[in-house]
Amino acid sequence: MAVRLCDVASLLRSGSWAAEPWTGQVITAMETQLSNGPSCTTSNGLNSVSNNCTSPVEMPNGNEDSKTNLIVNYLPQNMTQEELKSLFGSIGEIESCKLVRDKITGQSLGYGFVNYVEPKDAEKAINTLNGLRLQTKTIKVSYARPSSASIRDANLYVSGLPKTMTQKELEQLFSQYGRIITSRILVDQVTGVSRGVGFIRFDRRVEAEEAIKGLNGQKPPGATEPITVKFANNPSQKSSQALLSHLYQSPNRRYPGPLAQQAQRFRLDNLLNMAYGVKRFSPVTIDGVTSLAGINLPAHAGTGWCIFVYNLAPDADENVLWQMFGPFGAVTNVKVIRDFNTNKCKGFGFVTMTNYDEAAVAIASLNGYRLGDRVLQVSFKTNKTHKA
DNA sequence: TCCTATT
Repeated sequence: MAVRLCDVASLLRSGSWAAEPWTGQVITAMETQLSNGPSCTTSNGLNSVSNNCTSPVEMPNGNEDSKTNLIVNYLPQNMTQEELKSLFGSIGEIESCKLVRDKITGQSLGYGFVNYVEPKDAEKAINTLNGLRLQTKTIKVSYARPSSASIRDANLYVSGLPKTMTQKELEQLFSQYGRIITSRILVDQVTGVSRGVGFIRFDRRVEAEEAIKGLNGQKPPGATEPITVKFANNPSQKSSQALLSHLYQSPNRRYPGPLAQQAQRFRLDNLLNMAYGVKRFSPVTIDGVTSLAGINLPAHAGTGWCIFVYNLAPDADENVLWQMFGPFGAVTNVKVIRDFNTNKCKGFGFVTMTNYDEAAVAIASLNGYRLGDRVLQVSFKTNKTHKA
C-alpha cells in the first residue's frame, strides 16, 4: 500500500491552502485505515474527538453507483474545488468532482464529492487519502451513500451524558436504533474531559427519530441523570440566528422609524428562508464607515442611500444583491452593471437602501465579504463631482 | 446546550 507521499506533498506545496504559516507540518500523519482496524479514532479539531466506526472501504448498501463516488469530509475551509480535484486526481482519472458550497455566500461547507472513472481508483483513494492531515483537519474519505432525502437531517445532539461515557459506549447506546454514520463527544479543550454533550449521525432520519423517542429523557445504564436527545442545529439555522442577533444589535432597532411593510416582510422572508451566514472578515467598523462617508460624501439622491459593490463575478445577477443586502433593512433597488455586448457583469453593481443606519451596517458587514472566491468591496457610492 | 456528511 504505497502511499504516494511525494505526489501528495508536492500538490500540497503548490496549493495556497498548504502554505498556512501556522501549520508547521502540512502532513503530520497519514494513518491509513483498513477495513478491519478496530482502532478507528480520528481526531478533528482541538476540542472534540470523532469516530468513524464504519470502515471506509465497506460498501454502503451495495449500490453500484457508490463504487466510484466518494464523499470527502473535514476539508480545510479555504480548500477550493480545483485543489480537491488536484489532490484526488493524483490517484486516478476523475469523472467529476464537486466541492459543496453555501448557495448564497459561496463559502465551502467543508465537504465534497469525488467520482472516479474506475472503482479501483476510488478504493485506492480511500486507502491512500483517508485520514490525511491538512492544516488543522484530518480528512475523511469514504464511499458516498446514494443521495436521498431520507438521509438528510439525521444528526442528533445529545446532552446530559455521564462525563465518564466513552464514544464507544455512546455508540452502543444508540446503535440499537440504526446505522451510525458518525459519533462525537465534545471534550474540554484544556483538560480533555468530556463536556457531557455529543452528536450521533444516523444513516437515515427515521432512525434518528426513533432514537429520540427511545432515548430522550432516559437514563443510560448506570447513569444518575437522564439524557436529552434532539435533532442537532443545522448550519443554515445557525446562520440565520447570527443574522437575527446581528439585526437585533443594529442601530435601526433604536430608531425603528417608518419602515415600509413590504421592506419588513422582505427582510423576514430572507431571514427565514436563506441559508446565509454573515461572516465579517472586514476590519472596517461602523464608525470607520461613517468617518469614511464623511470624507467622501455618500450619494443620497432623496430616494435612499446608494451603495457601491465592487468585485462581483461575471455571472453575478440582481438576485445575489437582494439576498446579501435584504437582511440588513429596506432595499429599494439593486443593479448589476453589465457589458452591453456580452451581457456579463462588469464586476460591480449598486444597491439602494432607504435608511442610513441600515446601509451603514450592511456596508460594515459586507465589505471584505468573501462571495465565492472573491472578496467584495462595499462602500457608499461617492459623488465624484463633489470630490476634491 | 452544538461537532458540521449528501451534490
